[in-house]
Amino acid sequence: MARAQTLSRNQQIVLDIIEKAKGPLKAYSILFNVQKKGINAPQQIYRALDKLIGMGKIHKIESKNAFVACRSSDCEISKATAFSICESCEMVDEISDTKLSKYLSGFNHKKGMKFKRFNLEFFGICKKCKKD
Amino acid sequence: MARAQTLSRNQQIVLDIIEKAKGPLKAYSILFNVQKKGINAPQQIYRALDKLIGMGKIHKIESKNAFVACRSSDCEISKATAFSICESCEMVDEISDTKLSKYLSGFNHKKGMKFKRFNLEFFGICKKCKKD
DNA sequence: TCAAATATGTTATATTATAACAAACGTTAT
DNA sequence: ATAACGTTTGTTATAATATAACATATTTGA
Ligand SMILES: [Zn+2]
Ligand SMILES: [Zn+2]
Ligand SMILES: [Zn+2]
Ligand SMILES: [Zn+2]
Repeated sequence: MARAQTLSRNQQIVLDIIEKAKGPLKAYSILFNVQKKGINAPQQIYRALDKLIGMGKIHKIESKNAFVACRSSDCEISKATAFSICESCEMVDEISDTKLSKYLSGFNHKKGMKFKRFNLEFFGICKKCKKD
Repeated sequence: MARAQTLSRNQQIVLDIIEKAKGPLKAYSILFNVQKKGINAPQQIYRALDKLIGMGKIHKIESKNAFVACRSSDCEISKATAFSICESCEMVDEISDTKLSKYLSGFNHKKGMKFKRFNLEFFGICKKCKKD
């Protein structure tokens, strides 16, 4: 049974770093940031990342091979994720839109496939970057 | 100006392999498949892949780091992609659903971001795998 | 308390992707 | 034709991302 709340030492360290970050973090950049805390090997990072993803604490931005903290509180199991990604500054924002989520969760493929999960990534230029 | 139709030698070789494949192909698997045709280096594959993606001839399945041929005919510029992915057999099917595409193309973020492009990946177990 | 499950540490290696540079090729304008 | 330009190719090297495998330690719960 998956422990819903308690995080192990390494999981907590990795989560802390991701939560403090302003944008998505890459695995090796996390690694470099925690070497002072005694974590030395990629495995340790990837193991923590896997568990945190499983718990819905973080999400992987597939198009960037990077990780962000979940801000949605209601996506404990991350089976319906949507992100807004700025192609200029790399900012990532988790989209929490009930209508969108319902629409996509109810979408079923003509070919008879029933979906369990989806991930949606929107790309554009964010407000901040547009001004420059 | 991007040549809309003519493919270079390597681009054609890579596209042929991807189109003949039943499922998504990985870059290095493409490479191993074309070494008999005189292509020896990853760069040659990745360059062709980049161009083919730019032309909308193929798409990258971000969650798998793999490539599929476009079957939609109408996505010359691939700015609105959606896929159905079986978590058991790895089958990938491009979803071509006008309503879905319109819904998502019209979706705009509360925070004032105007989207230029999206990629949606649905996951589940396909019909064929369910029978087993 | 003791077995099972989970987490850690560590070394090595696999997989995916890009950098950098030189040479060849295809177009088009003179 | 030929010079100039952009695109494609070939090639070597290396960077970045991710997993395998194995030994040990810690936590959990019957
Ligand atoms: Zn979330
Ligand atoms: Zn931006
Ligand atoms: Zn397509
Ligand atoms: Zn299947």
